[in-house]
Amino acid sequence: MGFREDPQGGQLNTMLDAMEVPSHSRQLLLQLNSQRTKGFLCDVIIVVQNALFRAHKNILAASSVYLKSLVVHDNLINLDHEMVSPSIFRIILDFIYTGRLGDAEPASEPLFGAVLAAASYLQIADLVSLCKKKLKRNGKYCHVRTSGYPGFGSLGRGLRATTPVIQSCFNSTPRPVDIPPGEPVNPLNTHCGELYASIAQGNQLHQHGLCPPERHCSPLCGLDLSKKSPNRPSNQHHSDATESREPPMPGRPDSPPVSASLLTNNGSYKDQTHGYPKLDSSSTPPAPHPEPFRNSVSNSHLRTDSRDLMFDWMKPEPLGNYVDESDREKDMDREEKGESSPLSQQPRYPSIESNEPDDDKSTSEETGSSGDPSPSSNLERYHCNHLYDPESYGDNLYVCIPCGKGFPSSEQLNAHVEAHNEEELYHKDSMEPPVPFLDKTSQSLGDIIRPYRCSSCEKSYKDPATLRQHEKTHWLTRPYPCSICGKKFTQRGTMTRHMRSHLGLKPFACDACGMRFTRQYRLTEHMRIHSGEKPYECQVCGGKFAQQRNLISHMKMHTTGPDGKPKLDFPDSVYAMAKFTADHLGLKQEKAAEILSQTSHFLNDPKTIESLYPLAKFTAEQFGLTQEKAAEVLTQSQHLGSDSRIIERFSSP
DNA sequence: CTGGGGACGGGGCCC
DNA sequence: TGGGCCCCGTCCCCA
Repeated sequence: MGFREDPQGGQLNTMLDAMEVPSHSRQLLLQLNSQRTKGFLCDVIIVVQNALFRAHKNILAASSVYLKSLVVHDNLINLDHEMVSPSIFRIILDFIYTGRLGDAEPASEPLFGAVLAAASYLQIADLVSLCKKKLKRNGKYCHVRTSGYPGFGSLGRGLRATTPVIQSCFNSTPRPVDIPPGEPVNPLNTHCGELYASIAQGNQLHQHGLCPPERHCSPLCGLDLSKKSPNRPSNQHHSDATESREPPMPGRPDSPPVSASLLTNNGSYKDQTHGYPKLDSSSTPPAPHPEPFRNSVSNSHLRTDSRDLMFDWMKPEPLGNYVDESDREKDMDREEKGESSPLSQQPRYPSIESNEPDDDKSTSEETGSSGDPSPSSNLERYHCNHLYDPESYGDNLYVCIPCGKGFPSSEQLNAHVEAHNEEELYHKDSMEPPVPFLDKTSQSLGDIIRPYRCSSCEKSYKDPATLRQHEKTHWLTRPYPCSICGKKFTQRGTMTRHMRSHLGLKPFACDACGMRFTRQYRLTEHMRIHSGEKPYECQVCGGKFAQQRNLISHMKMHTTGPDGKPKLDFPDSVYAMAKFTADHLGLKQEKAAEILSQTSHFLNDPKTIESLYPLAKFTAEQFGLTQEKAAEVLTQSQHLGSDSRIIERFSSP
């Protein structure tokens, strides 16, 4: 491996030679490789054509000068697939993490040539030397050029990569052509180090069937970041294996030409996510609602594995390096099933103090010095015993402020903080379970409809789960960090959506122009361009817009003068009502005014209840409220006063 | 050059 | 957990 560039390499080599535990480096490498295969602490994604590999920046940087230069600046790096194919890179990655080139058979020369060329490209000197040695041993070595080997870009016969081929786990998936029929592909070995995805840059090429439909694999590998484009008929599958290339997508002039492909790059993402092999359209007719995982009965055991792996990657893991990975995985599996586990009885974090309270409650209770198992007392102990003192933490420089616990990495701190926040919330809940707001003296209809009030702000919610979700927005540390860039989110869904943008996954495709979107809502919005529909009309000037947000920005023109101060284009009555509506619904007054301005023509005759019916109906539609709620808003506005008859009238459609 | 509109990306957050 | 909507911001085009 490429440690030789280290300026202190000589000194380091001396230290390594004098290693007191000879197996240390081997154990370290085994651990790292194990972590890689599980995606654990991986901090970089390498995109090779349409395959994604996860790895550790440090390892790549230590092994390859070229990769080092890439990973310094990015968490997501692209490799030129003309220089290194996914299958070759898989071999190289295996080499980096194992120091082995696999079990070669006599007929491996083309493969070694391809690996040699790619290793040269990636500047992995040791691997270059190893390939040359193997080629020379077989008398085949001559100066290899990148295009000189027929086997280049393919996994050659006779070499078994320890990084398995992910699509092999599905019986229905076409076998990669670069794996000879006789070559066993161990599906159980499938791991999370390799993903396949649609890459935004347009290089989602599917060459020789190497890459399976995304839906096949991305769920296996941690996050199901794919979505189905719901409004694209499934009969548009590009099932013809010989289908010729498609033109670049509009707006993507840089899309590379499509090589011979089993799948097309411009097929709706849904096409690739349905989980149907595209080898023979006649034998595998598309189903109306295909569910690739559920309908693959023969692979049920694999699905279980894949879910484990998904969890393994998703969950910010507390790190206990001394815990065997496989045991830990089983442990997490048990946790998923709600079972107690042997491991959960052990401290998961390396303690920095002998009396370190552990996150694990049972352990805390067993070891707690106070003898008081109550969560609150544990928290107090945290505060009492762990005042921040950097020197006392040694290498654990990442310190959780609330409890003072130190961790050696930000990832471990993040994992801890999430548990911490959950724990505190739990404790808070246990002391103050969210109870509906039931103060009869000042109870309004709003309190009845939204009885769960946030203790930190004035917002209220219909159910405790939503309140709980909202309360996370008040936490100092957001509990869901992006594993690629580290950005933190208050909701897991937001984080996974964010991840899609990293990976360029745009599952929602426009039938008309091929444009792709990360969200269904965007596609719906976009489709109005093609339909010409402009449902958002400015009640001030009559301008129409296809997108609501553009109407909003347009309204700013009406509401804001050149000096930036508010401009009164609305009737005063609308403003008064808008203020109430904004206060009541948590909207900005401007937004409320904008919507109410569209209802203002209903205000001509506010004296009769019947005339208010369409107003309430409209308001309900606009705000997504029930008509009762809309009526409540209207009746409480300054203009109308409270009138129970109105609420009564609107309580039934 | 500037303002306005069209289109879109990303994050927040409620349901 | 995902959908849907809101908000902010950006880029591009055009008058």
